[in-house]
Amino acid sequence: MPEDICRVCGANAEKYNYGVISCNSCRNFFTNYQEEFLKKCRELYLLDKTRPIVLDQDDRKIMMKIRCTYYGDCDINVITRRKCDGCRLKKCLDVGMKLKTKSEVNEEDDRLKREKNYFVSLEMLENVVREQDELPALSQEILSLHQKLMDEQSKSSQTGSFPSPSSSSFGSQINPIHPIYDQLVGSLQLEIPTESGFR
Amino acid sequence: MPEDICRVCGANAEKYNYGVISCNSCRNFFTNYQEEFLKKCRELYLLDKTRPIVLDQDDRKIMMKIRCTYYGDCDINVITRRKCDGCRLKKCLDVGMKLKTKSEVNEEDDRLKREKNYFVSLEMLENVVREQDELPALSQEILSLHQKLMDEQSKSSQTGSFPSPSSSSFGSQINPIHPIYDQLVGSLQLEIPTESGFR
DNA sequence: TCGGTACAGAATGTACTA
DNA sequence: ATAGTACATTCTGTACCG
Ligand SMILES: [Zn+2]
Ligand SMILES: [Zn+2]
Ligand SMILES: [Zn+2]
Ligand SMILES: [Zn+2]
Repeated sequence: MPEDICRVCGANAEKYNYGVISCNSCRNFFTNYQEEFLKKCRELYLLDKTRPIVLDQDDRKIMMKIRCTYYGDCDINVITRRKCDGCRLKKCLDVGMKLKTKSEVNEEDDRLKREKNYFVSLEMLENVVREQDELPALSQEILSLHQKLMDEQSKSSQTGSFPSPSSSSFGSQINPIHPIYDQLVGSLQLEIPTESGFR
Repeated sequence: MPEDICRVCGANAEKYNYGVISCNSCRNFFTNYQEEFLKKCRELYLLDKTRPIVLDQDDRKIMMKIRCTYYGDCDINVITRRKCDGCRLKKCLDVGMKLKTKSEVNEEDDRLKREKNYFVSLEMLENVVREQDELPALSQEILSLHQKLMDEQSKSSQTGSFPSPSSSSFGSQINPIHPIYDQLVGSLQLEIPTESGFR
């Protein structure tokens, strides 16, 4: 049994997971993101030409989670691996971890393209993670906006009323969606599909 | 009801906790450290002139937890507060949070001083946290040593045998305790009590 | 009013299954 | 040999009690 080290965090490792020698914790981490985050993220980035992108509370949580809050170049080792999900996930991708279900994902994407005229590519999603160090710093405005939106939504979810953009305190001034969205994903260039939405 | 913000993380806050206007999450965070960490840490720093300081697995975990793995000056806000326990705890102390049970702690310290000739001061413990930015960076050697010690101990705890310094792979070369201990606490000056151990 | 405590949910990592 | 799953543990934050 060859003793080796995890290519992500440096812990002891023996096996290949998702194509890379890695420890169980990093495997699990990647699994969770594959299942939860990437799936969620895919929904998030699905573009419907006719509808605006609406971020709900969960979406915003995820956006905040996948983004490094330092400088996008956090060292990942056995101690620090828990500190920054963004950089850990980035490193997973950088060392070559591949989604096993990539084909399945693409199949689903195809279905969505056909049925809903949505457009998304997995590479686009991965870029969000890979370009951590190009994201702008979390400004005070973003934080305030984020918290305000979260508060509003949790209050309205208690009362059971769904928050419409107009009922939001931001409704009249600014679009409650796009400022925070743009800032959070930073340099990601969203490609709006033209016409049929395929390429 | 005065709406205010948590002096630690900036979240909405209404009450004083441990002497500082703070949110519930920061209160809970501080409570946990008061209960678990500071107590544990107090044991850790108790100095017995006759016995060497022995760090077990739990102790090492705590040492790693209270230490910033960045530069000791992490910004703490509602998003980042979970990233760095060391800097969050430091900020709690910096904004003035006080242990409510300080007198009880001191009473216990007094008892230990009398009964066991131990020496410890709460201020000393707080300094460990406060001086985050003076701690040396986590070197590769420290990480390797840390992981090796953790592995050794978990193996030996499986077999049920208590690891003696001589059975350690480091036993013959270096003291398995003090190198990592010194590096982890960094600039903390341990004051070995002279004679009766009081001052 | 606020500290203590209990609980719920999320995140992490390990063990087991196939 | 490795992906999926279940479980245990820890961490975080909220609700309630006194
Ligand atoms: Zn790893
Ligand atoms: Zn990072
Ligand atoms: Zn706070
Ligand atoms: Zn820090």
